[in-house]
Amino acid sequence: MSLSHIVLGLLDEPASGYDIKNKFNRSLVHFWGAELAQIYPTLKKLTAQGLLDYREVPSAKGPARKIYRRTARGDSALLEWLCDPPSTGATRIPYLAQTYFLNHLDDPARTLEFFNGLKQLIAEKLQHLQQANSDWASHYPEFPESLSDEDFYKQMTLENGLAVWTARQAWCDMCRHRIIKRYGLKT
Amino acid sequence: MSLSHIVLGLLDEPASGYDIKNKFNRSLVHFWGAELAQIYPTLKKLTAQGLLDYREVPSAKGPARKIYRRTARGDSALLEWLCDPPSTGATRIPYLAQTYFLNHLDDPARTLEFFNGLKQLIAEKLQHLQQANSDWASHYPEFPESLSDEDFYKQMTLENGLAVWTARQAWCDMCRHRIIKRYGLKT
DNA sequence: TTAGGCATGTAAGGTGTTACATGATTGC
DNA sequence: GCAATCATGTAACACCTTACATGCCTAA
Repeated sequence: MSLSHIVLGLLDEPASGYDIKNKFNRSLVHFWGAELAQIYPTLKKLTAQGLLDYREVPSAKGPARKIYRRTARGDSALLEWLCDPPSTGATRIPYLAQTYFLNHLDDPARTLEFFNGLKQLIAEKLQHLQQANSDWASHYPEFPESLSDEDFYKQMTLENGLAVWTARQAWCDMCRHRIIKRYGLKT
Repeated sequence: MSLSHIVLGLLDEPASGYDIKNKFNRSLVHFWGAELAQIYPTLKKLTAQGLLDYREVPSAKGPARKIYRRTARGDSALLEWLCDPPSTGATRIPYLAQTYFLNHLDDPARTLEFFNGLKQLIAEKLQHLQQANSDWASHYPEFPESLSDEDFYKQMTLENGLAVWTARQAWCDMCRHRIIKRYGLKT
């Protein structure tokens, strides 16, 4: 039940469910995604558990915002989670599942198309990550040494995305070359 | 609903739910895990959809085995899935979620311990993958050129695991060194 | 006036995990 | 006799996705 913990962590400054969703989109989405339909019930549950509270604030545009904050008990719960040993979690990668059975396709050109499409997907992911990282770099003069303690760890998760997706890119190219060589294809 | 597709793919030769679970453990677990509690209902559902059928065979030890096979319609369903464009799926990586908030710990020695634990986890994953890959290599003289079409693609998924976990290992070491340098720690 | 961003939510359904229940056979 | 491996499954719960419902404000 890690979404609760992440929401807890995100509430360093008071924020609404909508704000939290934006934080996910901006800086967590490369290792954890969440929809509003999941965030709102989570905020409700954490409030019921006494780990959050909120006040309502009228919005400039649209309905009233519920601004949530961590309570003292919320702070402890967050600390406790951070003391848990690291876990790698379950992996489920659809494109590798398909790759595993690709021999059934029995059509090298089509198989290569699969990897060409994948190459494209990977390039897009990498572009987002590189954009985010250079935004960061342009904000700090002696990047990454001059990062604040807070940003130091957040930037590490970005670095992880960059490392992993770069490895996937190299792997995907290797697959393409092996297929081209094995079946004597062009481009 | 990819587990159904994977189960379908795994039934190149007739097998029981129990056999399928073993296949997951042996060669798919690094990109897709599945428990028996999920496999049995999936086999039932695929059979109801006419994509599988089965016969019962007495077991040497234990209750009768249900041996499943793909039907002709199962073959088509598998092919259709393989023609879907590649998808990277949702990512949820607990250790990165923790990393993102690690500044709250406010204790560099403890933080370093977190990454030491992670380094250990990663080393174990890599060891399994390397073992599996050298098993492959020892079976084939001119590895990987001499792989059969079937094994050619299966081995690629292993190669992916190796590439990705090696990148994670390098990242984890970078994190450890940055922390040691930043806070002036030893070991 | 209509589309889009802001802002809240619920409902239904799919996917996955943990725990439990049953029972045969083999080896210690 | 007991634990481990083989072999089947169900039930309860947790987690996540998709679609829907509501309503305000702003800019084209």
